[in-house]
Amino acid sequence: MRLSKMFIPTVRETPSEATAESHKLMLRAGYVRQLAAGLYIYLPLGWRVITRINRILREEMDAIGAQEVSMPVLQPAEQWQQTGRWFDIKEEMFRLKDRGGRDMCLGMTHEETMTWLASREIRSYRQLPQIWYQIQTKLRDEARPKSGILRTREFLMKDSYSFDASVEGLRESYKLHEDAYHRIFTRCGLKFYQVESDTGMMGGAIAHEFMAPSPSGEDDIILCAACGYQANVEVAGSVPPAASFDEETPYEDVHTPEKRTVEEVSRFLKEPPEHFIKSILLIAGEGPVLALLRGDQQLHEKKLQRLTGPFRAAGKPEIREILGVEAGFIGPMDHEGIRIIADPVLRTGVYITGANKPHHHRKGVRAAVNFQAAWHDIHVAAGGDGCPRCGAALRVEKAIEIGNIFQLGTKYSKALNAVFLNESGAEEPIIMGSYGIGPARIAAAAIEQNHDRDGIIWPDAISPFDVEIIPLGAGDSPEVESAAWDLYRELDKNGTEVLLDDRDLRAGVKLKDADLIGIPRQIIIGERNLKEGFVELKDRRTKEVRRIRPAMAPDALKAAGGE
RNA sequence: CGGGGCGUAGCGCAGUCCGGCUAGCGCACCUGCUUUGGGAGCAGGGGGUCGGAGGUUCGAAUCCUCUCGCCCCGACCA
Repeated sequence: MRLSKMFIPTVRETPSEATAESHKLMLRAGYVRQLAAGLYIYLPLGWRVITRINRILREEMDAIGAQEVSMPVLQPAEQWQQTGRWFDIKEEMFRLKDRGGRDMCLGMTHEETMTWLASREIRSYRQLPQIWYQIQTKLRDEARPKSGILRTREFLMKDSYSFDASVEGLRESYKLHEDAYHRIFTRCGLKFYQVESDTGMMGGAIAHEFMAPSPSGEDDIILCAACGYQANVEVAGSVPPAASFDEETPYEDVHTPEKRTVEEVSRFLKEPPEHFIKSILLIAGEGPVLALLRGDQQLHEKKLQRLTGPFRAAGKPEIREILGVEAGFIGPMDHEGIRIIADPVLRTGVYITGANKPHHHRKGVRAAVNFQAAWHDIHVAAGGDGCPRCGAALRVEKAIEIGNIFQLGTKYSKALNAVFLNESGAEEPIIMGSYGIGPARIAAAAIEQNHDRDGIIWPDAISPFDVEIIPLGAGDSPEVESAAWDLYRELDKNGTEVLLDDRDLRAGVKLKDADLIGIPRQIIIGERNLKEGFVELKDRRTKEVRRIRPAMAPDALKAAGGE
């Protein structure tokens, strides 16, 4: 491809709205343009990257026996109503009516449609298993689109769905995807982790996310180097660092005038936060719940929500009414008929907590002796905590979610009556899994993980081109120009994807642009070197330059992995 | 949805607090000459009515009201 014929609008200055590195570079290097919040146009270079990623997705999905289909983006409300998600999902779903007044929506994912198809067509266990996938546009009216291409309202997704006759079958389909995903992300040149994740409103029991570490990531993941435990903080367990206590502390009240927060009391009494019990009153659907945490820990709302259902913080008047205490001086002792959920770290130790009377805290408080509670992990895991499996110190990293896999079970098949007859002629619901990958996120994560001050450094497999030929001063030197074209034809003939910068521009501009665009290898043809029979092969990442004979270029590229 | 910030030429910005001549600067763009291995130099030139609407005023980019858009933090993220 000739650069002069290709639309690659590079810019020197970064548009001010971009903050994520990948976003800045994609704008500067002419890969994308923004149409509106969360809506992006892919320019020729950007689309080539997406196309290459999609090719890898197709190859690996086909390799596990998955079959590509294409589903409508515009969908009737009916199936969504049958699964209940029409009502569970709020503003995030784009809804509209057709001319006949029928409720429709734009697909944000395709469980409903895929399951509907299965319900119509699958009759017998003999037709199972099936894996169907598509690479299709999804639409979600995101509360806050952000970070360029990372969180958009319209995006491409590879989504596949498995249909099995048994739980064992589901596990196999899940494993196939797990392995395929590892191959896909490895081929795309990404550093990534597979972590345990929340099933969220997808339902089902087991789920994993594939996470590409990056400072622009929206998720925190918890990692144990010792045993390999890896989980999203959404679900990660941990053992907070042990604290030491004075076992002799008497059970008595201390005067703490106007000291309400753990921080205030901690400073006032000169006791570290881990010697305190934080008591938080919440109002759940079933009524008030008192949550207990160690003073240095944070309440993990999602973990608690799994126990109590949705809740909200109690207001000050409610606290007085329900507990008879002023906010800031709540303790877990002596409450009748209120559900108390405590983090297990509080099982041992001697604590300070609110005395249930104004301006007083109580010392010497022990679990089981002074209060009873149901024990559940309700704290946020943090770096430095102990691993829940092996006890070693945990690490936290920010990461971009590039893929996820869910064991759905029968949630959708039951709702949409997708059933089959088993070997003994009995009707059973199909057992499903669903599996997603965001191609744009792969591209963004690749840039986040592979760039330098000068621009993008594409991993070989997803670079828009394999090599860029940069003739310098071609306009004045027919030799340079014809050498460039000879090389171009030669490489092209081999199936190498070549970008030739045939623009009549100064050397500096071409070299800067080449670094920005980020094709992993450059062949620079200059007059002086050419007179001696050489061109330069430059590695974008290392900046290492080798003088080679033009005839050696195809082999040299192959050796460098640039095919 | 809560909090914050920003909309002035294609891009990046100054001017706004404290209204006052033809609204500036850099980059990009056009013309000419010179230059040509890391975003060239000189000279000349084109382009904006200040996000939009309404108001205050002799006078509004600047003050007031409303509104639209974009970004960031949080909530949310099926």
